[in-house]
Amino acid sequence: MSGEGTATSTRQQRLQHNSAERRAQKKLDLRQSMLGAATALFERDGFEGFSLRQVAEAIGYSPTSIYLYFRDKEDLLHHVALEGFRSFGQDLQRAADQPGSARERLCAIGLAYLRFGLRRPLHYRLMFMVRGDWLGLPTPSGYDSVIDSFGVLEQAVQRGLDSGELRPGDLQVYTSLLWANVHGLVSLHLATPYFPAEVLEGLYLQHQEVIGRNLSP
Amino acid sequence: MSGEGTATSTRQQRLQHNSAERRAQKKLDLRQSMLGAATALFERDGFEGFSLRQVAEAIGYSPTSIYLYFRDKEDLLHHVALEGFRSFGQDLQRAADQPGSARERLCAIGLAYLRFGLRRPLHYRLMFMVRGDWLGLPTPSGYDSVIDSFGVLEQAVQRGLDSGELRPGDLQVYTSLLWANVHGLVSLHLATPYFPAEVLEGLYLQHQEVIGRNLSP
DNA sequence: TTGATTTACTTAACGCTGTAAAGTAAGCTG
DNA sequence: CAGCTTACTTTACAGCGTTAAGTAAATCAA
Repeated sequence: MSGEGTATSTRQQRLQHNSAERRAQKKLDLRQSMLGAATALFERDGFEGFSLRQVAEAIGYSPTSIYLYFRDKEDLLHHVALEGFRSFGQDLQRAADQPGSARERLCAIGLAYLRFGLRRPLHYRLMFMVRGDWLGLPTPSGYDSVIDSFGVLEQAVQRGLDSGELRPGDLQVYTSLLWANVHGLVSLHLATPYFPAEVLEGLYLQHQEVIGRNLSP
Repeated sequence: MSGEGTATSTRQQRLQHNSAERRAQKKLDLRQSMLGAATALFERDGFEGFSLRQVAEAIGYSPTSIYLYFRDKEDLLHHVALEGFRSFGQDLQRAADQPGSARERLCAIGLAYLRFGLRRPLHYRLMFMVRGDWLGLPTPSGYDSVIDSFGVLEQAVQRGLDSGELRPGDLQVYTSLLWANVHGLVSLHLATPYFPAEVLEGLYLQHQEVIGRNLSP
């Protein structure tokens, strides 16, 4: 009515474009809501109790609708874990960026590691005990900020070696020693009746002391 | 016919007794066969793939017959794990009984620990990663030979402290340090793509070296 | 504006799971 | 020989992940 041919055409195109964008956004929103419900239910029920049908019920959709947004149950849980890896990596990175001596930084990284395990036990179990194999998968698109957590520790060790604050030795050996120690503590705490939460940090600090005496030149 | 009253009576009693014994033995046999099938299937399929109905099928009984011999699936798997704990405890005890210095013995115990994890990965996962809470349960009757594995390590540390071979320090700290380290290595190997089997023993020995330098007086 | 097509989702169904309750056949007992 | 116990099976239920078929609404071409 109030526009010639070509103008009407472009307006129509723009409308179509906006409509498509709105639809795409709605899809993203729904996907995010599925992921949110999945995360909440996972944090309540853990890996064993986690159920696709309950996730669907929580968001008011049919069970099979989830398959339109995630490959399967495994894929959905994988994305739940990815949020954990992001948060975990940030915690470690923050500790690594703290000022102080190399040993202090390494100790702080381990402490951040341990506290993550205590704060989010179900996530930790999923990420490093039950489905640690996901660490071998390429990071899906949209999760680029997931930090290579092992790399953070490794770099902190490397810095200590470079600056001479750590006794010369194999980078991999030092890194794996620190990692195995803190993961051992956390996972034994989470999986067994040993090492209750109250003693865990104290135990860790004393371990650091024993190990650290030796890492010093 | 060929015996007076009292003799016949005792014979009958003996027959009844034998019959009851045979029945009791048959029950034990069947229970053992269930446990055997369960162990075999568990070692094939692991914790996640383990199914009561498949155990029943393997021994040619109906699914519900298992409930006549075990409380439920959890109870059956618990007894599968108990066999693992027995074997694990023996391995550790053997290493602890080896002659040598305290540090050598401690190193040998850890090596036995690590090799158990490599030799029976599914059992290790069940015992220490997935259902480590069973360690807090009282040992069921018939499994008295299950050795307190943590105690074996603890005693070896104590011996080293007593003899002056280890630098004076807290028993619990030393013990938990060694345990957390080797469990960390094994469980990260089993659960993640890091620490493949080929490097695991080497890594462990180098960790022992670093830690041991410090445990020495 | 209308008819065809695509999109987004649901319903129905399959085969599997652990487990409780009811049924059954054999053996033992008085 | 009747009655009870033992040992096991059959049936059934509620839940699970997942596939395939069906449906209603939105979009598009004319």
